Amino acid sequence: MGVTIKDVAREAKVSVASVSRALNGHGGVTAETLERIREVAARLRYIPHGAARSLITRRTHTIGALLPDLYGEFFSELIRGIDLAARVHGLQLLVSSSHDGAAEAASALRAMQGRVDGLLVMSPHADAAFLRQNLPVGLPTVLMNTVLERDDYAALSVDNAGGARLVVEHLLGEGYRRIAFIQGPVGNHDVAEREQAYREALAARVPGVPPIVLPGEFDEASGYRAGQRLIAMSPRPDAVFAANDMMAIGCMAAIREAGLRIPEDIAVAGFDDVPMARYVSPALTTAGVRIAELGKAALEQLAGQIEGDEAPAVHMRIAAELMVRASTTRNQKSKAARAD
Amino acid sequence: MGVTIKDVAREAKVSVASVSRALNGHGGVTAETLERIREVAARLRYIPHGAARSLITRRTHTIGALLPDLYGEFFSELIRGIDLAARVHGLQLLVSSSHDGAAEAASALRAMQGRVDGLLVMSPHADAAFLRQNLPVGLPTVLMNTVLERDDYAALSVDNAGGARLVVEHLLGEGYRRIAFIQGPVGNHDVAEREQAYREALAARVPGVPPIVLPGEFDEASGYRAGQRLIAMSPRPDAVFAANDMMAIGCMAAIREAGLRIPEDIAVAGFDDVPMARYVSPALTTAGVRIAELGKAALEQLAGQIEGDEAPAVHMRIAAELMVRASTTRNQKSKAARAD
DNA sequence: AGCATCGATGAAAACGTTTACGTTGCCCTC
DNA sequence: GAGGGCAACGTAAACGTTTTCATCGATGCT
Repeated sequence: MGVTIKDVAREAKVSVASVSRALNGHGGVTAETLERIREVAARLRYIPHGAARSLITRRTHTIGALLPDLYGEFFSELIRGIDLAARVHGLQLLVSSSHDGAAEAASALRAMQGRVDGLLVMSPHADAAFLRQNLPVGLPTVLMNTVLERDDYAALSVDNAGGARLVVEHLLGEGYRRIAFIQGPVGNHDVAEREQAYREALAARVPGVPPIVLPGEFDEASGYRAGQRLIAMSPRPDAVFAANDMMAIGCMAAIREAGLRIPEDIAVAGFDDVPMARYVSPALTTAGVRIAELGKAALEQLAGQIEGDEAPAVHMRIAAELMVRASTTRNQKSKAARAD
Repeated sequence: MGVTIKDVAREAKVSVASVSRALNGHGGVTAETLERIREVAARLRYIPHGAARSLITRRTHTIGALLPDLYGEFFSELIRGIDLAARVHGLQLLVSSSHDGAAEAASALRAMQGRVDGLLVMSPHADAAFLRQNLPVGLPTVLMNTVLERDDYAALSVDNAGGARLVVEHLLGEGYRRIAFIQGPVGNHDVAEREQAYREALAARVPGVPPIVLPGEFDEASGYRAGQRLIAMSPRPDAVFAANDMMAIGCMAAIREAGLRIPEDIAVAGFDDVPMARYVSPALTTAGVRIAELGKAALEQLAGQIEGDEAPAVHMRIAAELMVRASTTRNQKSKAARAD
């Protein structure tokens, strides 16, 4: 079908080796033959076959990203950060996502063998056994937000505990005491870290007050339901910390519909700092991580492993920062509480 | 470095051909040899080399997506739609984006040769000459939101004109007359279509009223600036239609800060129906396209071209639907204007 | 018993490149 | 003028697969 290097060679009356040298600028060809080869290649619309090239070169200039999902702001930002950094390093991006089973994730991972120079893995299935089984040996790999804490691979994750601590301490600082927590999907590692930090912060700062934990599913609807349950409690919590922003927003809707005021009656805080958090009213206090930075840092780490073949196996945590907004500030002293 | 099919063959004391047959389930191997090969392959952690395989197979099970950018809700949704559909067809996704120059886009496109079975192209640089020059001949391709109207390639686009018409006619129906339009980046094809439809709808329905057009850059800040300019005009426009939602949101901020009310003093409408549009207050009227549907439809079309090698060269427009919300409804009759 | 058939297996070609190595012809130097 | 050096170019191997074809033994049939 396509036109190959042989066609160009035949048409330009040289060997395939010369065509390769000419087109890759390796020198060793006269100016006039180079020109002739260029002309023929352009005329024939010759485009080198990437698979064939990388078979011999052992370089694909591509990195694979194994993600659990592509939905929502988090992955959008993550991919953007990865892509931006990849572009700097001249790398392309092979993404694979939405695999709900471990088997599917495994086959996606295996399908990347030979097509990528390195791997960015973020998957709930990525435990030690899974990786040992499906990760090509010797392939540079960086893990993101994984449960794994061994030193076999480089790993980057968001500082869930630190962020959650910031939120809880802020709420306590504002005078709230009965602080509820809305969980995310069961088994989610980020959620577990956030919840544990919430419990620990509470135990450390207000030892007498028991934690209040409600289930959630990361989506707005489950936040709404949690909000309804929360309102019905007695004594009613005076603040709620949702494991992500979308649930916090759902929760706010439930609180408002019950005729209660935010933050006077109940304060609401989230996690992630999605763009929308600034726009809801009142604006949502949340712990944000520059997700794009996470993606960028992960790719830089991977690129380092690929280029210089050092395997430093860094473990790094991306810090979360607290964005204080109107949803948790009783008094108007906060600068985030602008005229709404 | 890695373990190849030869290693497995040697270890299992068979030929590479038998290993290939066994592992691909092509039959022609005894049950016991099959089992032995499987065992060896698992023990050696053999993973087939994708590039080598697709070199001979002429199938990569991968489609390439050339996108202008990855930032924001639009691309997030688009990729999600593509990815979801790709998964159904067993295809992986090689994305390339953020190429600001035509040269960069070209090299990205060429780098995909031999690594993909088909191409999804959405690029401002993708004019006829560009495609003829850089598109591998015979590679299935679907264009998205492109200026191209020739029948050479299949093409899908959002119905910008239809959506813009819906918005303008809705505003006119609500009694607004001096309707301003905020543009997007110059040269953007979508924006051009929206603006033209705006002008045409105005000319058709209220022939005397001149169009009012302000520059914009698709981001919130430029919407804010446009809002400030708009407020200072006399006579002041009583409605504004921004070429996308983020600018509309920026514009709303400017209007509010000037002490004017939305929609009583100035109505605001956008385009895209980003998730945030429902959450700003007042909620934003906008023309939405199910972007994920666009991505899905594009991939389905491409998959059709790849599997059955028919090249129907369909041209299809994804309809936009009007989401009427509080930002344009003077009276409370709209169901979207819930208690805020 | 002889012959055709069939299933399992191996040898080798092919896919489209890059690159190590040879070969050629030229120029320069002694 | 012979030899050496060098630049340009060609030959062929290599990358890791799949697949066609040939081989071989065993089996079934007459």
